[in-house]
Amino acid sequence: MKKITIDDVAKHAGVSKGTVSAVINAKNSVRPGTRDHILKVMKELNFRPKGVARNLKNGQQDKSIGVIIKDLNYPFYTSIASGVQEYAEEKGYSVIVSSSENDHECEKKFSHFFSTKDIKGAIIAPIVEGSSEIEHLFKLKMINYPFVLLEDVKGIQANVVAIDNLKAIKRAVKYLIDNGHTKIVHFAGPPDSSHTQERIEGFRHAFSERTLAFNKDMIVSVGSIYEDSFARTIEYFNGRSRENYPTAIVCFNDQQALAVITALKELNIRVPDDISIIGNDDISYAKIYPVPLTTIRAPKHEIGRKAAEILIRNIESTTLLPPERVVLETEFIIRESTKVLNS
Amino acid sequence: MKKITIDDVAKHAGVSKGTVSAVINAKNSVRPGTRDHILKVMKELNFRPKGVARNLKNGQQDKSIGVIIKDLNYPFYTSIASGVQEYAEEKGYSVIVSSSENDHECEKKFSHFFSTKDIKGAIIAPIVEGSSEIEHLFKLKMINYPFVLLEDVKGIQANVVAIDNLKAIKRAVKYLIDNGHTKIVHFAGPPDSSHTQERIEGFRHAFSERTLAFNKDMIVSVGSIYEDSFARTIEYFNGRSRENYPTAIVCFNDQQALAVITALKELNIRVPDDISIIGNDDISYAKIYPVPLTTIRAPKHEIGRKAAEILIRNIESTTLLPPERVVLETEFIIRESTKVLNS
DNA sequence: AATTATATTTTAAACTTTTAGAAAAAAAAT
DNA sequence: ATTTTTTTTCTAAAAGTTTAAAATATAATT
Repeated sequence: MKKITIDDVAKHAGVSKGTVSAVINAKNSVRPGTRDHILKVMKELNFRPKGVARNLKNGQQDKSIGVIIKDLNYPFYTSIASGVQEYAEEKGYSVIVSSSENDHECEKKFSHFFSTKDIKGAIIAPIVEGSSEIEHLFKLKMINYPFVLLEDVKGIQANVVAIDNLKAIKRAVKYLIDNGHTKIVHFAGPPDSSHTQERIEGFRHAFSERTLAFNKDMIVSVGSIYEDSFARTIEYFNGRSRENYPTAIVCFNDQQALAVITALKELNIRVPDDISIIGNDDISYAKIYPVPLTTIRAPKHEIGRKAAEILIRNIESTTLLPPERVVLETEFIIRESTKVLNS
Repeated sequence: MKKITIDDVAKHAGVSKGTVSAVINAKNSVRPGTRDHILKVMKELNFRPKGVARNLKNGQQDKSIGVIIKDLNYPFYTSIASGVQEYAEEKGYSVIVSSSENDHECEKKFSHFFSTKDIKGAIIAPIVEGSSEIEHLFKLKMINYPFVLLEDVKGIQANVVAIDNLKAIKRAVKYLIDNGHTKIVHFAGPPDSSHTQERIEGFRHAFSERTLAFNKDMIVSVGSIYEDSFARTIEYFNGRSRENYPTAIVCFNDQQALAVITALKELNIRVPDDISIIGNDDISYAKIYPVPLTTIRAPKHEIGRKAAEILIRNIESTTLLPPERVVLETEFIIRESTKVLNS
């Protein structure tokens, strides 16, 4: 059951391994007869040359970077990946993408994988929930492996490209307040994500800047998974009388917002007539939601490009560069899921 | 400008490279003092151990497969990739995804990349347009590199997991015919894709089975890119008088269908009242389209799982397996973008 | 304090799989 | 028979890891 190497093929074919190598690399220095014979033996033994070893000698002709996102099916992440690919390709790098599916082990596995497979650097959307699982990032730092995070990770000094969540949410909530909403709640994201924290903070700040009372019942922990969000929404509204309904919900992201809207429809609550909804991210489908979504646009493409730029700068530098931290601006997009209350 | 190796670090730190190796691998066999010193030297020289070489000795502890899709932002492909990941993980494989962005060079690059980086096998959604660019697939075959195609490629004997496009479209068109539509057109996909061909064939067959005349004006070459589809739709309708409008359009895929619907809205043509639209794929957003889309559901997850299954079987086999060809069934989903004509 | 036994660190050399290029051998051409 | 060309073989190199042996440190005993 041991692995077939080029030596085995050479022995079976009765030639030297150099000749086999020449066949593999389609050199024309080998006589057709010998060639065919070796090819046949290769098939018989099902020999697969080990790419790793091939590359050892060849050196690093192909440059590539990796992206670890959390969800392959959430357009927010794939848009970022596209931005990365766009910039990387300009600089002659290929891009490979992996999804951690929100699993710590998985993220760890991929970061090891990248650093070990001659992938020159990585852009990582780190899972921050459950926190403190960051030895693998330390490991990357130790071996000076270049990487960029898409979210702050407590305890790690690293390159980060982020967005100003606090400011973004503050803007959205103030919009609601200024248009007559008072009973506003925030459906928060995954508990330990810095995004979640920052958005809650922004929500708070909006109230404080408008000198309105904030209380912590306004924050509902919902998460970002579609099914969970749907279930939590049903629960939330079944648990209170109509007069205690909020007039507006600020959602953690567009995916959650869609779940909320769908749940609300189930409950016969109209959007935006009964309740206004604000999303977050502005994924490309947000504008075609059952009711086009008012949302906060994250510059996804830009995030990707910027992260790629920093990463490649680090890859190509011969000296160790100090960590950079870039914060990008968001844009508030008003569509039809919010209603102005003339109170 | 030469690459820093472990030898350089060893020399600078005044230790043997075995010790440096121990530090890199976080072995606890090295005294803290020495460790810190070596770490410092590593930082100073910005030394990055070459993963390729690290893995040479270790062998293949981490198993992984690659997926090459055509578009990172089209949910059809990411759903397939998710299916792959699901199955692969059950079998202990990691998955990395790359997008060729419909570029032949890119596809080639990635297939070389995978075969060369100890990625055990690949699942490829081949670009068939412009055809005949298939030497890279031949190359893979030559070195017995395991791979599965998601579409037939003329001239290549390989594992394929596909769907029965002909049957699927036939079913949809017959549905339209049986519900009173006669002026039906098909907005076809990229010219040289086998999907496009098969779907056109299916369209034809439906007419023939219902003994209705088919003529080639019923096939409009539109492609699958959103912007193109939008523009071609506007063009198409501006180029003819109202009485020559079709009553139904069968689209190449859901993305195209969305572009068509959006263009139609622009032109003040109502869906489904003036024109019925049928999509293809049933991407997860299809049901929340401005008008929920009647479409043909491709078993995306299943495609991914099946492809992964075949791939891993091939990877783990010590003998060369004969190519498999699997055709999966589709499902016709009637939503609100089609109207029954009582003629 | 010296000696011995034991445990911990460090080193040097062997090893991993393939490729590149030089040298040798064989075949073909003059 | 000699030269040229083609084919094959041989050896070094790539950049780390591993391992057995050597060196050093620590502990125990006298």
